[in-house]
Amino acid sequence: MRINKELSKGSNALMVLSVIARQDMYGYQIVRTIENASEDVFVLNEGTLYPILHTLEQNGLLDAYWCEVDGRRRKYYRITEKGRKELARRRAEWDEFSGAVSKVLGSAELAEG
Amino acid sequence: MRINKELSKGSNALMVLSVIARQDMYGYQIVRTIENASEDVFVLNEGTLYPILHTLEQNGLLDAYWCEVDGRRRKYYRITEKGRKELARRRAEWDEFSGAVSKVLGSAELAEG
DNA sequence: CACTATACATCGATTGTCAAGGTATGAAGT
DNA sequence: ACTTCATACCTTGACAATCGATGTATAGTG
Repeated sequence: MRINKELSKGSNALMVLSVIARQDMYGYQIVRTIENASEDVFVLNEGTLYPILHTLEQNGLLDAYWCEVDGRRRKYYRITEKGRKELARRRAEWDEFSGAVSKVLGSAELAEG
Repeated sequence: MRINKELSKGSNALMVLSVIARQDMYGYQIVRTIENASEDVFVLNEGTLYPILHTLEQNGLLDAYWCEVDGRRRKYYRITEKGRKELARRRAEWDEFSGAVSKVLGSAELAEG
């Protein structure tokens, strides 16, 4: 199913931070990782990804370093300690958010049936 | 917890449609209903709610009718058949979306631990 | 020689939401 | 009488996340 883009606003940065927490990654790899993990639901646009990475870096949640492999330059990102704390906070926020939506949808469903 | 507003983008219309599907409601009542059902996580701003209602009505997902009770005018909204179909579609979309986010976050968590 | 994949990046437009403001009635407190 | 709060509708300008398009560059494939 094609997901309404508006839904994923605000959760993309969380997913990016989350996959980088697992291991250092570069941009293109992040897109493929999220694409695979979500089973093709999320395929991040470059105009979405790079601003997210730059903002996370500017906020001190990520570090960046360059590597050259087979004539291709890659910018790897590493999560910081501050980033891990923020990730934990945003995960909790996501849980609360998705749980609250389920409550609203669920309460309506009960009354319908 | 205070939820990041960006997260709820795109899900507000779904929640509004969902509670109206249960019973006809007017604006102020919709805000209170979602507020209660979500346990104070979602308190819709009027600048958020009314544009949503007007758009849903324009798209034929809702009908509106006026009532006067105790000198207060209320604009009630009723879901249409088209609206019920669209609600089912958006519910499925929400399930797919939230499930996909969980997969991305969950796969990262496995590798961390 | 064109096309695809990899790999970085920026820019203008779109969209949902917010904060603030506007109009009005009824009830409660001072 | 006056203020404040709750109810009840609405609009407007600004903001922030995302998108689509575009740009640069290298490597491999047809």
